[in-house]
Amino acid sequence: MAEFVDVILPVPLPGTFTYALPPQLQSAAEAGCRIVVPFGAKKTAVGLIVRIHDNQPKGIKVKDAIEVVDASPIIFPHQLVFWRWLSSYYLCHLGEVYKAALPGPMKKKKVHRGSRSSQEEQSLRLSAQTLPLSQSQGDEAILFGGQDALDLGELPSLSSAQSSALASIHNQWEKHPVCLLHGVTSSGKTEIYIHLIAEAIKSGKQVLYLLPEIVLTTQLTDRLRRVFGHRLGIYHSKYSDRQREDVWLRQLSDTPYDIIVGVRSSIFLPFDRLGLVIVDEEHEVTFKQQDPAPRYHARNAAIMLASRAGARTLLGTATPSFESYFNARTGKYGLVTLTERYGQVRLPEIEVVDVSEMKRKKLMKGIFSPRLLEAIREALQAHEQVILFQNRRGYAPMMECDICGWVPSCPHCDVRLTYHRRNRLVTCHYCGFSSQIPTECPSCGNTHLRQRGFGTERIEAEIAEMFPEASVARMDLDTTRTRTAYESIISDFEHEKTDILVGTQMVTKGLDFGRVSLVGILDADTMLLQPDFRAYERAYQMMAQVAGRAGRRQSQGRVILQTRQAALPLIAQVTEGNYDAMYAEQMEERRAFAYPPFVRLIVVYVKHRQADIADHLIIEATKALRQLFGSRVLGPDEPVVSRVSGLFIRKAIVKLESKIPISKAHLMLMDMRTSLLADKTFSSAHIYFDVDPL
DNA sequence: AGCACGCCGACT
DNA sequence: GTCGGCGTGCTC
Repeated sequence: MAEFVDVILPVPLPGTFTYALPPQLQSAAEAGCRIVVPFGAKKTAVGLIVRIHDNQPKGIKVKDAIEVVDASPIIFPHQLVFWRWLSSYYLCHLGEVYKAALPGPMKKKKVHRGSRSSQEEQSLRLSAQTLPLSQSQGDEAILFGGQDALDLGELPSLSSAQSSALASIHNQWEKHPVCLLHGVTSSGKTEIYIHLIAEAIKSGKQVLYLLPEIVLTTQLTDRLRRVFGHRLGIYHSKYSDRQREDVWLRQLSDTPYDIIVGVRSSIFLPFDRLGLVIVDEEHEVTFKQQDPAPRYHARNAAIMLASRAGARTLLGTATPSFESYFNARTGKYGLVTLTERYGQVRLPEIEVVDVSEMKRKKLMKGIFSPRLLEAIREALQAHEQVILFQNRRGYAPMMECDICGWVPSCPHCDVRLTYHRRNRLVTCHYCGFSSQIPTECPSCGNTHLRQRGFGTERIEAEIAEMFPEASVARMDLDTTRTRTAYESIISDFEHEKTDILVGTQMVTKGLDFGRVSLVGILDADTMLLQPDFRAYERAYQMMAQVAGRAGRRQSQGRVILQTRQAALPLIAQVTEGNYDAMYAEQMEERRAFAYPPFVRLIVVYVKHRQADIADHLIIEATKALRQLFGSRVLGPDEPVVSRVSGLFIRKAIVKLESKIPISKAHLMLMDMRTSLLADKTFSSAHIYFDVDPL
């Protein structure tokens, strides 16, 4: 009967692939098991069986499958339904979801798992049970006996504000499966999460605790381990493939982890009794996968995952995304607010320094105002720590010829090269191209090239020079390539080996340090000048988050905010910590110009090696879109960076009213792509979609 | 996306 | 004479 299998393969092609099942594989093949199949001229691939049937496919010559890899399925049936939803919502192929979902090694052929003898099956099952002890300290569990039958550590005690927030969350969950916890920085959201996790575990449920990569630190996991011990699994993108595979297999064993703390991709892990999803720092843009498809939003996908499992979701943040806040305010989500900092610590005092005035008076020392330098000096004298935030890595964002104005730019991308002093290179932050610093201007021969602007590397160097007695460290993409480098920067700062920490956005995320009395925001303007309808929302988030690092635990902290636009309402909203005012003002603009959350956006991207073909294609694509969506289409347009890695990029935007059924629109878009790519002129072009872009 | 096939330039 | 450039087309 069962002669054929439909298989998902890790390729960006529509649909599944059908193979014939040779008789010796028929008993072993099961939906959810991996299977080795021939693919292309002489390659084999590891695919995933999604269906077993006896319908002879017509018009295709079917090949024989080679080998069934697993003794039992490696994903639950409901996950496949989730994959299908994800691929249709985010307009990508199932194979791309498969690629994103499984840890690397699970997509490679493994001969030793191939044999299907009963002995093998036994050892496979055994190893799935014992493996993960390497990750959780196995003996730790013994320490936590007594508090009832569950071996949980002691739960943190809650302040009355936290207790009432906890009660409100339960209350909101009666009516809404999703609840937003809007709690100011340092209000103690983590303690509330711990109580909710413990409750879920006590009722026999599993918990998925999602965090952006840079917030998932040992600081947090140590704290959770003290309570949840061996029940806690960690799924981090900087862990090895092998460790992630171990977590996956453990979830399939008889003793899966009850809580997974993980990054974006942990939404793909197998859960069979999910009861609670927590998305901490829900506003974080890193929850949206940008480049390879699937371009999914892990927060939104997790909400879908939870709702299919009948689980509750809690979104936590000090600065909600407009999407979530809008949903909470309009009654789609529950809303719980925490306005009080834990231990009654006061919110930091934010002082605005008008940089244009200082410039006029010639008082600026490079990027530093006298006020900021004085505050740093005071903090150092009091043996307190300082965080300096500048959202640009490298030494100088550009170099320039003093005489003719020539600027080094990337040969492959439409951007200027950033000067990195440490390795004496100019580097492209888009494609990674780098080259030696030109000793003279190739255009006029001038030997003096000026460094313009300030990146974190330059700030670190200048601060170290001005405060030779202080120890200065830097945290950005360049200094945190490995997990150990990242963790040692944090631990040095935590143990006060570092006095001043200079960094990009990375320093704005949930770090909890006790002795930071001063935060400097060196240049608010670069954030405000972004040509993006979300620029102010983001600028507010970043500034509020980094400001929140000041004055935790002990005392009121201080923030110095340097800007040329001191009179801008947004600056006052930041200094007052008035999120609602910022939201109200920005929402008026969103409504007036029809931007999210009032509409949904889908960006249609086109890429080609030749500019003229990219232009031609986007014009054709926009025409086709107008036929489908009429005046809801904006474009054609060039993105801010219109060439990356040698490919020219063009785009068009579709704005859909929230009430339009999105699945129908999605089918129309996929068809449009197929028919455009069928045209020979465009066959080597790429067309792809970004649904709900950030 | 890979990867093979296939048809035109600078090397032994 | 051949190595290899990447344009084109296919993957059950």
